[in-house]
Amino acid sequence: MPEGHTIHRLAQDYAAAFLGTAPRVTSPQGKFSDAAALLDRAELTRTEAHGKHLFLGFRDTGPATEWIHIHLGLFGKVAFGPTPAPPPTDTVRLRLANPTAYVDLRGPTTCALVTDGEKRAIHDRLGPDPLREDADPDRALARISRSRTTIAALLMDQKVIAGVGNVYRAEVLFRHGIDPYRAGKDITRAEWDAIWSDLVGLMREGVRNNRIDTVRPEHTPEAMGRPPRKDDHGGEVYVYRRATMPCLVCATEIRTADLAARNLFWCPTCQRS
DNA sequence: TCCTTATGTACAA
DNA sequence: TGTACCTAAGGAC
Repeated sequence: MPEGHTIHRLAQDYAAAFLGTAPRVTSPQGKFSDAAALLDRAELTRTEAHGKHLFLGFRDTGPATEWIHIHLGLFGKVAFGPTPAPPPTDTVRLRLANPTAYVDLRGPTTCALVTDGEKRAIHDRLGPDPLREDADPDRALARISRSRTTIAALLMDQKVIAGVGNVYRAEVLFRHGIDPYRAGKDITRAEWDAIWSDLVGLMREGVRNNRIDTVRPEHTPEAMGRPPRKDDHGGEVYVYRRATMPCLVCATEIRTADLAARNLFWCPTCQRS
């Protein structure tokens, strides 16, 4: 399940396994069959991620690259494996297979063939991505600092900042002691600069480790003299899905609430300002 | 076996 | 604001 770090990691992993090869492209589930037939045995020449959007570029020696645009949504999953590929189950939307590896995509919100122009339009409606070299954090701040919307909602708005999801949103606000209900316009430049650079660091580590870890070494259960624990989403976090559990820093009960149809988590003691 | 839940987004009203 | 969409895992029965 995906936030931006997952998608950037997938761009790397698709490249490692298939770049420069001309894989078999199939859609056992059927919804992508026509496009799969067009790309079957075409060379994968580029992979790219922007926020939660993944692009697989084929055949860019010709007039234009043909791109598969993938968005995992809430349920999408990708599974890599070595040859021989097992028979695909009937939910596999897209399978790539070459002589050494295969990869299956299941349950994506989007899996579509797009042109260079359509791809550019997708980039244009996304905000800066902390994981991209071309990102300009001031573009995000410009929107945030004139908005009365809560910072918690703004961080989830992909037009404002691309790639942050419900976990990084909750965790970065905790790490900076910011009340999630504060209006965007009340976030200072110093606060935003700190949030942005923290996201860059956290998300890069997320790409490396393929999971989200946000707990500083001094607050790990071991360092605090508490029994070790394991969050069921893979990484170690301060507040995400820890409602009613004691805050790792101050032991206050972590709170949860609905915000724009998503679960928000925060510590009412550590996040007062 | 059924129900709930999930790291997401788009569109209708 | 509510609902639809896509899948799989875990828990309740």
